[in-house]
Amino acid sequence: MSARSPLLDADAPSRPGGHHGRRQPHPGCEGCLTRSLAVCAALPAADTAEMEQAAGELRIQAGATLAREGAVRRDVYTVTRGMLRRVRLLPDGRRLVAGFLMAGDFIGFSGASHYRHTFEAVTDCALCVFSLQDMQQLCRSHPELEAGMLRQACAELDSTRSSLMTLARLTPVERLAGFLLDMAARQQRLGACADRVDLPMTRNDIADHLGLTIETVSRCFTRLKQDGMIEFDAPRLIALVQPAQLQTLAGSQAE
Amino acid sequence: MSARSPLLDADAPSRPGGHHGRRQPHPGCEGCLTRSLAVCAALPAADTAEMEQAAGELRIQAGATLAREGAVRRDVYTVTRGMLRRVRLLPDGRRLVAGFLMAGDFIGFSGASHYRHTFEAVTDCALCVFSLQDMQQLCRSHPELEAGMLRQACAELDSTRSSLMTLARLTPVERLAGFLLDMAARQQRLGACADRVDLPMTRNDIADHLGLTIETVSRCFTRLKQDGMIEFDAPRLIALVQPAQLQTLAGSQAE
DNA sequence: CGTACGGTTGACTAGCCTCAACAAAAGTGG
DNA sequence: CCACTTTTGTTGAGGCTAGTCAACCGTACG
Repeated sequence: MSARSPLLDADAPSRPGGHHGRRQPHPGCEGCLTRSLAVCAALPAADTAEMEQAAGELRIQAGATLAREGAVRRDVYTVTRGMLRRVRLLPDGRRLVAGFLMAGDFIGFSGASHYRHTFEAVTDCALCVFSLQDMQQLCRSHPELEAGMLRQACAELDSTRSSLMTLARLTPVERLAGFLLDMAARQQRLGACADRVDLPMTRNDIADHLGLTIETVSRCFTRLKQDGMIEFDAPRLIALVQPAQLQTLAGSQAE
Repeated sequence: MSARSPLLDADAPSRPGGHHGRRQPHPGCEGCLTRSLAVCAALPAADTAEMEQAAGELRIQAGATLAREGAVRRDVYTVTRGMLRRVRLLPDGRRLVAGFLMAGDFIGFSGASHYRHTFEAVTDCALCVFSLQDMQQLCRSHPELEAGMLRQACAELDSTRSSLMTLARLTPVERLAGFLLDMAARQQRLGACADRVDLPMTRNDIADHLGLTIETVSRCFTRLKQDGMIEFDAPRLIALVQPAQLQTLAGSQAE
C-alpha cells in the first residue's frame, strides 16, 4: 500500500535504471562465503578463472536501488552479503514485495528484456555482477553452469509456487508463522542460529510480502507472542520459542 | 475450499502415485502441433530421433489424475492436447489451483524428488512422457535442450511471480479480469480467436486459482457482464466485449 | 421423471482494512 | 547533551468487503 519512500527517490540512479555504487574488479571466488551456495557452485574450482574475469563486485547501501522495474535488463547478480527486496508497484500505489534476497541468491532468472521488479537494498549489500551477455556466454561454454542455473531456477519456482498457497489460502497468522520459519531456515543455512530470526525489513515490507496491512502484521506478531510461540528480543529480532507449533500453524508448508 | 471430488478417488491410480491410461510408443514429433511451442522446440529437427525414442504418448480422460502430490517424481511431461490443473491441498481441505496447463506446457520444472502438486485432467488430455532419467540424459547430451528448458523455466517464473501480485493485492474483479485475459492470450497463442474465451474448468477451480470462493467468482462474472465488459455465450464460453477495459481493471499486469 | 451437479443469487456475519491516536526509537541540529 | 523531528511499530474503534449459509435454477444423465 505504501507509496515509495521519498528517500529512495532522492538519490537518483547514476545510470539510467541501473544500480548505485561503483562496479569494482572482482576480488576472486576463493574466499567467497557464498561459493558453495550460489549458481557458481556448479562450476568446478578449476574453471572459476573465466567467471572471475567476467564478474565485478558491487556494494550498495541500505535503501539504494539496484535495478528499477522497466529498465533494460543488462546485468544479472549474485548476492554475497546483505538483503534486498524484490518489489512491484501498481499504478495506484499498491505494492508487492515478491521476495527477499539473501547471500547466495541469484537475481536474473527471467526471460524478460526489461526488469519486471525493482530491487532495493534492505541492508548494506555486496553483489557479484555479470553482464547478461557475459553470463549467457559462460553458460554456452560451460554446460554444467547452465545445468546449475536450471536447477536453481527450478528450486525458485518450487518456492514461489508455495507462496501462492500462502497468499491464496492461509490466514494472516498462518502467513506470518510461515514467513518466520522460512526466514529462520534461510538464515540457518547461512550459519545463523536456529531459534532466532533477524528481520532487517520493516513491518511494511512484511505486510506487502504477505498481502496484508502493517496493522494486521503487528497484531499477528502480538498474538503469536501472547500464545507463547515467539518472543521479542527487539521488534526486529525474534526468538522462536515453539517452532513446532509455528510449523503446524503454517500448514506444514515446506519452504 | 472444496474437498476432493469422490469421483476422482473412485478410479484409483493404476500405478502407485502414477498416471492412468497406458503409455504408448510415441507417434513422432513431425506432426506434433506443439512442436514449435514446447521445450522440444529447442532441438533442431535433425535431432528429434533420440528424443522420440525416449518419449511415450499418454492419453488420459477428464477427471483422471496424472500424478499425485507426494508421489515419487519419476516422469516429466509435455502437454500436447487438453487442459490439466496443478492442485495442492492443505490437511483441512483448503485447496489451491496453482495453475492450468495447456498444450505446449511442460510438467517437470521442479527440484523436488516427489511431486509437490497433484495434476488432474480438466478435459481429455494427450501428453508426451519422458522418464526423469531419460530427460536428464537428453539434457546432458544436448545443451541446446537444457538452454531451452532454462528459458522456459524462467518464463514460468516470471508468470508465477505475476500471480503473486494478483493474489496479494488485487480485488476479486481485478483477479477475474486478469484471469480471463490470461486464458484468452494463451488460447490465442494456440490458434483460438482473440475475443472469446473457453473455460473448461469449473467455477470451483477458478475460485481456488484466484484465492476466492465460488460465490464471489460468480458475482464477479455477473458484475463484469453488467458493466458490459463480457458476455455469456454459455457459462463456460465467454465473449470479451471490452478487452481494453478488462486490461485496465487487471492493472495492466502482463501475463 | 427424478437426481445430481454446476452455477447464480440473496441475507447475514466475521475478519481484515481504514482511520486515528499513541509510544518508542533513531536521527538532527542547536 | 538535550529539544525536536521523523520514522517505525503498536493498539483501539468502526466500517466494508468477501466469506458463510441457504435457497433456487438450469442442464445433464440415468
